[in-house]
Amino acid sequence: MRNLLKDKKLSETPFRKEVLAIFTKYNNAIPLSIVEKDLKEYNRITLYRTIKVFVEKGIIHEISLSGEESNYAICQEECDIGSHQHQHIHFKCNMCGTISCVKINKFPTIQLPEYKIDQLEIQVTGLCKKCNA
Amino acid sequence: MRNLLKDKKLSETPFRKEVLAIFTKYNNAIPLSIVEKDLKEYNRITLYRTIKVFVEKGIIHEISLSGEESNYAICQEECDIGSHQHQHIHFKCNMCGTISCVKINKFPTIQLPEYKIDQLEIQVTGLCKKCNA
DNA sequence: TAATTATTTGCAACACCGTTGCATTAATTA
DNA sequence: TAATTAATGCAACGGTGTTGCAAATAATTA
Repeated sequence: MRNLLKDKKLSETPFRKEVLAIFTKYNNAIPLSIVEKDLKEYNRITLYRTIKVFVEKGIIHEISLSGEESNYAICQEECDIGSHQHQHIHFKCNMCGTISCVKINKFPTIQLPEYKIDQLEIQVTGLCKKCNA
Repeated sequence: MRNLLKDKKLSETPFRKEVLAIFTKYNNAIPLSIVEKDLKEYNRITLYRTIKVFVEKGIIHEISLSGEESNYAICQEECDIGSHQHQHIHFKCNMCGTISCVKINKFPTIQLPEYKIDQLEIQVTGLCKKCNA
């Protein structure tokens, strides 16, 4: 397992390792509130700064759904500083509330004449595997 | 022009009409800060409550993009209480910053075996018509 | 390994955002 | 127009996220 902190040229502090471990542990996107619950004790301000720098460095990415608090998930390899490229969609289950990044085979493209398309983000709500079973 | 407030069974107060007029005036999605700037004088709390009830009744819908403050735009006919159906994508121009709802002809579908898909929201960033010209 | 430098952390303080309870005022209904 | 229902404004509050600065920690260099 690669050392994300070193890779991204961030100092390896106990706190950052701890936060990173939490994001790694979950397979889904999680809101700050869950990170906070998993940390035994922590400093609000440091946590905010940690999240911020993780997003900037492309370690995690933010998922904003309408009416939801922001969620964060570990980035795939293709993410880099300042530019998050997703070959996945963001899925919110209406039953269990889980938000996850789901890889799909053929990522749709759209036609927008006269526009120039940079990034495309797809957010889907419905029932996840588990809840649909 | 139809009377949205009456249609949605909301009392027609001067303030609500004023806010609605602002949303109607703009063709794009706008953040609260613009609504506030356009109102000569207003009460914060009433504005929040107005926005909230407009969203609930399907008069406007919220557009959340990562790292952006929320934007709001008038709903199309197909929107209804509690369920916002969009046959449009949300486009953010990286140059002028404008956020708009853009109608597209063939709205993409995606294949997610084992999942049940309810709603699909597409957010695109790039250059808008104007800035791409 | 020790000394130096660069970075991170925690505190205090603050601004902003959005909400709630309640009394007052305005809009709707009869 | 009177009675009823709903919206508004005030006071107050909790949550969120930020900044400046001093102390502590990590990285770097010798």
